[in-house]
Amino acid sequence: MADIAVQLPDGSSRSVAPGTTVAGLAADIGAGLAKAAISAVVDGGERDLNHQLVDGDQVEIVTADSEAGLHVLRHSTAHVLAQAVLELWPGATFAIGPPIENGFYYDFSLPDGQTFNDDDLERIEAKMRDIVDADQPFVRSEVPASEALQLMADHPYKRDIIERVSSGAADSELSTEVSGEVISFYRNTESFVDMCVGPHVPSTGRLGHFKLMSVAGAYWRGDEKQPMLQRIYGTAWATSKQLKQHLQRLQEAAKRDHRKLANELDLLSFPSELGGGLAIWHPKGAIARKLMEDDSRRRHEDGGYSFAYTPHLANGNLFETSGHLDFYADGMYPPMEMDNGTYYPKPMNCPMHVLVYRSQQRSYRELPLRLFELGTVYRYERAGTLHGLMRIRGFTQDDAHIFVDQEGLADELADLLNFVLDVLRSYGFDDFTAKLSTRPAEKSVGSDEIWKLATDCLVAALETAELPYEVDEGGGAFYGPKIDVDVRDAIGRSWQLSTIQADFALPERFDLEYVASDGSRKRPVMLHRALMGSLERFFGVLIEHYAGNFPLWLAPVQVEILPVAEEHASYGSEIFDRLKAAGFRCELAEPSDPLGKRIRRAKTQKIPYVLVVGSDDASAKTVGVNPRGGEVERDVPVDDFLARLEREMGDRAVSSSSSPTG
RNA sequence: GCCUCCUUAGCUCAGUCGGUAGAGCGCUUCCAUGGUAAGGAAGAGGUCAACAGUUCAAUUCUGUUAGGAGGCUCCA
Repeated sequence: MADIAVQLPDGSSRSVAPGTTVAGLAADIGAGLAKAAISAVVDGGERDLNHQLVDGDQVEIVTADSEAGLHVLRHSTAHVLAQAVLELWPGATFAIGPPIENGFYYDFSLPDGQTFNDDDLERIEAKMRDIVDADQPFVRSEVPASEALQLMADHPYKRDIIERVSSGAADSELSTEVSGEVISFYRNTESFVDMCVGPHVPSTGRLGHFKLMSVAGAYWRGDEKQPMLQRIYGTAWATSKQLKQHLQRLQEAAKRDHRKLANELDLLSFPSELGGGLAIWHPKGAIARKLMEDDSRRRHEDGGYSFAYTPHLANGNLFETSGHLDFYADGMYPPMEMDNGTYYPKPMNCPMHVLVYRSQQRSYRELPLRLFELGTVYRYERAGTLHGLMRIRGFTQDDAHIFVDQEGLADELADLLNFVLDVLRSYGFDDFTAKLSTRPAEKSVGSDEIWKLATDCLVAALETAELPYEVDEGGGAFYGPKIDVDVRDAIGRSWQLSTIQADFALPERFDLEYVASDGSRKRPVMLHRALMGSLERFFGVLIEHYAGNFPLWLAPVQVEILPVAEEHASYGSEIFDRLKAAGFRCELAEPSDPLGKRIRRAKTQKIPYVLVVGSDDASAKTVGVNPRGGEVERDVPVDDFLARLEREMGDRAVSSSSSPTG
C-alpha cells in the first residue's frame, strides 16, 4: 500500500505509512517531539495522539509548552480528579470539569448532601497521585446519544447535558464536554468513564504537576435557581517548575494584597462595628487620599471642568425621574421615610448634576459644560460580593458629567480619552486596553442617528489615541455606547478602571435643553465618566500595583530622619525643619531606640528615604541617605538631597507651591 | 443570597483529645548612646467574635447571629 502524505504547519509535506497515528508521525519527525507531544490539531479539529491519519491531513502536533497543550493537560487532570472523587465517594455524581486559566475545576454532587472540606482535598489529591502512578490509558469511544444516556444512567447532570446537546440547545460552556451527533467517551478503567469531546493525554502517567486549590459552591449551569454543586479547583502545569512558579506568583500577589498592606502600613481599616463594605481611613491613608484628591481637582481645573457639590441623600422623586428606582432599586440602600417624602442615599451623582445643568437656561455657547465632583455614593452590594476596597458599599467617585451638543461630541470624546490616559499614566500605568460596548439588540433609547454618531466618535477617539480595543457588540447599556479602559499593573494583572459612557436617556427624562445658535431648543448629549472609578478601589489597585511602595509624591511619610545618638538630635530637627519648610512630609525618630531598630521600622513602613545623621553630618552639613530599594550614600550635602527630592516630585511638586495669579 | 473555610492580646499566630490560655512584634517603665534591617530587663494588656444549647464544667462540642477569606451568582 502506498504511503500517505500529510501537511505540516511549516507548509512541508511528509510521507508516512498508512494507518500512522499522530504519535507515530511525531516519532517519525523526532524523538524529542514524540516525547513532548500531547495531542494534535488535524484539519482544524483537536485529536488524540492515537488518532489515525489519512492522506492529505493537515497536522499540527500540540505540545505541553503551548496554550493548547496545557489545556489538554488540565482537562485530563480534571478527569483524574473526577475519577478520584467517584472512587472515594460511592454514589457521588459529576457534572462538568473544564480547563480554565492556570488549571481546571470539576463540579460534583455528593450523596446525602455531603460536602467537601479542606481535609478532603488532601485525600483526593493522594488518590489522584495513585491514578497518575497507575498510568491508566485514556481510551476513546463514540456512541449514539441513546447509548450515552444508558452509560450515564446514574449521573443526572451528564444526562441533562446529553439531552441538551442532542436537542441542539447546548451553549458554548459545554464545548469541552460534548458536541455533535455522536457522544464521545474516555474510559480510564473498567469502572471509570467520562463523557468528553477530548482530546486527552494518552495516559494518566503524562500528568502529575498539579495541586488542588480550593473547594467552592457553584450553581448547576451557573443559575441561582438550580441546585448548588460542590466545585473543586485545581492548578496544573506541564512541569514541576511551572507549577512552582505559579504557586510563587500566587504568593507574590498575596504579599501585595491591599487589605494586608493597608493594615501593615496603617492606611485604613474595615471595622466590623461600621458594617460590611465600609472603610475608615487612618491618617496615613488619609494623606495619600487627600493628595490624590488634590491632584484630581487640579487636573480637572486645568482641564476646563466646573465643580459641583451635591448631597448624599435625595428625595425618591429624583430617582423616579432618573429611572434609577426602576432599573437600579436592588443596588440602592433602603428608603427613609421623613417629612412628606421618601429619601434614599444616592447610588449615583448623575441626577444631581443634571439638576445643576437644569438650574438655568443653557446656551450652546456654554457647551460643553463639564461638571466635576468627588461624589460619595452608597450602593447595596450583596454581602458575599464585598472585597476589601475593590468592592465596597460606600465610595467616592471622581465623577464628571459633560453636556455637549452633537457638533462638539467628536472633539470632546477625543480630548476626554486623552485626559483619561494622562491621569492613568501619571500613576505609572502604561499598558492599556479598551473595550467598546455598542448598542444592545433588545431595547435601547435614542435614535439610530445618535447611536451611530456617538459610536463613531468613540471609535475615532480610540483610534486617535492609538489605543488597542475590542468591540463588545451589543454589550452597551440601553441608554448609550461606552468605552471601558483596562490597565495592566506591575505584575501583569488587568483592572478595569475608567469608563466613558454616553447617555441618551437622562437628557430625555429630565427634558434637558439648550438654545442653539439659530434660537431653537435642542437636547444635549450627556457623557458620564470616571477616571479612577472609585477613589477607594483605585487606591486598592495602587497599593497592589506599587506593592505598598508609593512613589515619593504619594508616600504618606516621604523622609524618615534618624539622628545617630542623643547628641545629634538638634541637627536632626534642623534637617526636619528644612525639609518641612520645603513642603516634604517627614518624621523624626527620637534616638531612644537603637539605630538598627529605627532603620528597620522605617524600612518596613516602606518610607522612600531614610536619613541617618551623625557627627560627620552635623559638622559638614550633610546627610546619610538610605533610599528605598537602593544603596546607602554617605556625606550627601543637604542641598543636593533637597534638589533630588524636588526632581523626583516631577510635576506633582506644583501642588505644594503657590501658582502665580493674575 | 448560596457553598467551603476562618474569627484566641493593638498586630501576626500557637494551644487546650471539655477543667477559663501562650509566643513574637507593638505599648509602658528602667538600663543600654548605638553610622545603616530586631540591644537587655521588667510590666500592663484576653468575657478565647456574640448569643443560646448539651455538660458537674464550654474558648474547645452543637446551633443561631455577626464579621472575614476563597468561590458561585450579581454588578441598570
